[in-house]
Amino acid sequence: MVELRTAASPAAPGNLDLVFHALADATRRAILHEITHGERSVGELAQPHAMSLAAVSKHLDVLERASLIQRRRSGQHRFVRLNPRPLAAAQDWLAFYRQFWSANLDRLQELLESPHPPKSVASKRTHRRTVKEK
Amino acid sequence: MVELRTAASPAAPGNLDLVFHALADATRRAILHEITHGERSVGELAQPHAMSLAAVSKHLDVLERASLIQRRRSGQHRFVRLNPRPLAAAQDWLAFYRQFWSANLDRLQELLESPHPPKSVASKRTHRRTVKEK
DNA sequence: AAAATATTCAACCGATTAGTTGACAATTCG
DNA sequence: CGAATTGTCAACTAATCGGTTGAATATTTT
Repeated sequence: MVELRTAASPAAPGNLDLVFHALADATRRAILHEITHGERSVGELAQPHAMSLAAVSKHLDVLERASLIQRRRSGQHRFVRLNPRPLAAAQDWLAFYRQFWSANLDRLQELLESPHPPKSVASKRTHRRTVKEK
Repeated sequence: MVELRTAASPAAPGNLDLVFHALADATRRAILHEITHGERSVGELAQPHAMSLAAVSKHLDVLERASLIQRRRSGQHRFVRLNPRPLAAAQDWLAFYRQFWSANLDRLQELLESPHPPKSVASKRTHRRTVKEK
């Protein structure tokens, strides 16, 4: 399921729920970090963590539901590989808030010149922003 | 483990846990988005969401525990203000993974713009693997 | 002072979470 | 073949989650 998201839409809501939930656990974040160095077997991933293999397997379930990893079988091993794309969605969502912690972005002016009505925030305005990072 | 701690912040050790957990709910993300336009009372924040005021108040508890908002009392209202700093920590954590998805996204974009359907994108190996096989 | 308004608190509920243990399945090795 | 090795599945548990309702607490208004 290749879902392509535009940076303008902070939506893709179900996905962000899953992704942020997957990231809200230190063990899972550690696993993600470990597999940035390449595929790892489940046993290798479990070793540094003080829990059963089954527990790690369930963490992998969570990561897989969020499409953050893929598992493939090779012999008696299951190899786990990183799929970083959903992280881009998460960062896209967060990038919107960058203007609020970094004061001298040009986005801030755009925000300040727009009126802020008491309500009607719910409309998904496409804040078309091409984030130019350093 | 990228557990960064701001010196002046009374941030708890499990900071990223709390922040990502807070973000893993669409209602809370919507609340954060709404208060980017300025302070809002709890009632104002609750109105667009089909749930009780108490439920929204609990969502605010979660956001406050993650230090993503501050509440202040003014008369009979409680005003809710965004505190974006923890989002910077979250984005810092995610930024590390940028190197892993940028290449993929570029390639995906290429494939989607090409007249031929993408083939075997899943097997593309875009980052080095240090597989230690036996 | 009494009533209305705004929000939280407390208790409760069903669903989900993160972990366990033990049985099972698939693969490899002697 | 039989026995390890590797990982998942199934069932169970305690804790947490996201929601409800109703009472309690401030504050403002009448």
